[in-house]
Amino acid sequence: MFLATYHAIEEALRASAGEEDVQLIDGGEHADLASTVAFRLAKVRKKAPAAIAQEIASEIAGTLDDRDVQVEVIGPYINFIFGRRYASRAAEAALAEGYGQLAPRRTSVCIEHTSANPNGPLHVGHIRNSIIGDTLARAFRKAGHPLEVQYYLNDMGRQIAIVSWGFDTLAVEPREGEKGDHYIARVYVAANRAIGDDPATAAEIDRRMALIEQGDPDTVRKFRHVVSMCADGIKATLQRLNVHHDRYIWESDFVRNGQMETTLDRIASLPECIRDDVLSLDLTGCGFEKRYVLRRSDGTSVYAARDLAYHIWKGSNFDDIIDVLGADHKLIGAQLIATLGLLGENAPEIVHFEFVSLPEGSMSTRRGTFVSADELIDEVTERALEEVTARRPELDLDERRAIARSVAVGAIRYDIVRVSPDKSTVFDWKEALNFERQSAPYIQYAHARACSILARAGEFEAACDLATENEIALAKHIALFPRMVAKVVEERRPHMLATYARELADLFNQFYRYEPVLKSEGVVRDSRLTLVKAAQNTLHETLETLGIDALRSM
RNA sequence: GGGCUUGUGGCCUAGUCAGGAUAGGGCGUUAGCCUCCUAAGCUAAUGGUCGGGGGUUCAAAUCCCCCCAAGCCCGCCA
Repeated sequence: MFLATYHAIEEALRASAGEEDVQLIDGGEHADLASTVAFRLAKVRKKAPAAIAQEIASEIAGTLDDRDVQVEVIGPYINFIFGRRYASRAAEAALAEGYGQLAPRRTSVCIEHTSANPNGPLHVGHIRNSIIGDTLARAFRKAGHPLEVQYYLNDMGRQIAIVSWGFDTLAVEPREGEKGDHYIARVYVAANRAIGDDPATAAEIDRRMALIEQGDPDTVRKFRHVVSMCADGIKATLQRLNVHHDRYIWESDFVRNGQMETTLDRIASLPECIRDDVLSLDLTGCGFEKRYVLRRSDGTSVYAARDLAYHIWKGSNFDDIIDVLGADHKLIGAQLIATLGLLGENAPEIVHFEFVSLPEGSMSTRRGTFVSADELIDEVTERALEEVTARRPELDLDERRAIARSVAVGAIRYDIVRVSPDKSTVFDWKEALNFERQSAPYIQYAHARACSILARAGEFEAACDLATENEIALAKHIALFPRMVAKVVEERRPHMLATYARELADLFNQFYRYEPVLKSEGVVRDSRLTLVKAAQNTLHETLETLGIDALRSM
């Protein structure tokens, strides 16, 4: 609805102004859309912008009547105001199941996100990755792309060698009911402490790394054991957060299947390759000072070598590759892209997000200074349960728990996704536990209210003739949802969806406050019920895309 | 030292890439609104040198240059 109207306006302006770029901007409080093309034409036509705006407006005004678009001029601005018919039709269009789903697209996409090392549980920094990645994935599905979401499991790094050493030599016992990932973190922290500066232990770690690379069966078994234990815990946490991966890719597979070796052979034949005691690339031509080392002097490979093989594999299976990575990976990400470019391979597009820290400083699994995702979910759920119990004491405990879970996960996801990825943040318990406005529960609540109205309404005629300002403003915003989905995908910025959801809830609440639905009569009642249904459906689809449960009652 | 990112009322944040009309929200504080579809709500008040300085432009939070501050990176770790 919006897009078709947008394009019609664009075409009309192009024809009249004779410019390709007709300077369409958001009209703010003045209009639904506005054009500032008159400024641009002032020099060419040697006339005042306001006069030009007037000319263009009178020329195109009639052509947009069938779309219910009114053209007005304020000074040099050409304003386009959508009318009642537009709004009414937009509301009707939003009744369809799966509203916002765009037409199927051919470009297949692979999104890799989270991929945290299996040496401890996910913490509040990691889940920023998970939530950005998962929301992006949901948006890509909504936008019609064939998609696979992957978790790249680093199962043969130094950290895992340290964990396996600690597991074998330190008597760290699992606690009663302790999840594997939390247990592994304690082993990892203890192992790091035990190793200290001892060169003998460091040598033992190196030995394990050489053995895992050679595929020594006993070492493989040991590594697999600790990695699986940790990964199972991570998977459970992701599930709690409504985060879904289609596949887990084990890093060591690229060593076992020979693809890493093939990749290193190809790199060895590049003119940028330097072979002395190590295998490395001189990327100064791409603007990187330091050498990009791929194989150590002891013959073992570094992470980057396996990562290159992984990306080449992804590139041969998908059209677009998107990696969600922390800002600390910016340099190596750029080096990876440059190297894939030298090899003539499909390079990923990397969505970076800045760090999450604690008020007392940065988080570290090694030091054990982090707030785990599980701990966060537990706390927020408990707080949510108190809230639900206070508001809905009549519900039985299971029902209240179910609502609390959805509220808690929603609150966490929304709190994280609403902030632009390139802003570093400080984790704040007070903020995390607040369920008012600019939070998921606020949006979930708007949805639940809409559901409640519809449940009480019973059958009604499908009519839609919107009239009041509140009705029209809400319907117009509903009309923007498909465009939002397209934008989030194009710009890879999921936080825009969070802003949209909040605005939609704001408009619904205003409508709810001022326009009685069930108490109105005749076509007004039917129209308002249709609008409530459209709003409910759009809120539902928006929440779904954000990975937040659209509760029917709360 | 070099590179990347960020800086918007007391606090958090949208808008910056694709310049346009009075810089949107929220938290907090203050004052109101439940015999009326769920008050996780609504209304109003309060609060801004858009880090600082220059420049480009009819027009700058937005583009360019310089400076300041914070975070991150610069390993034969991942």
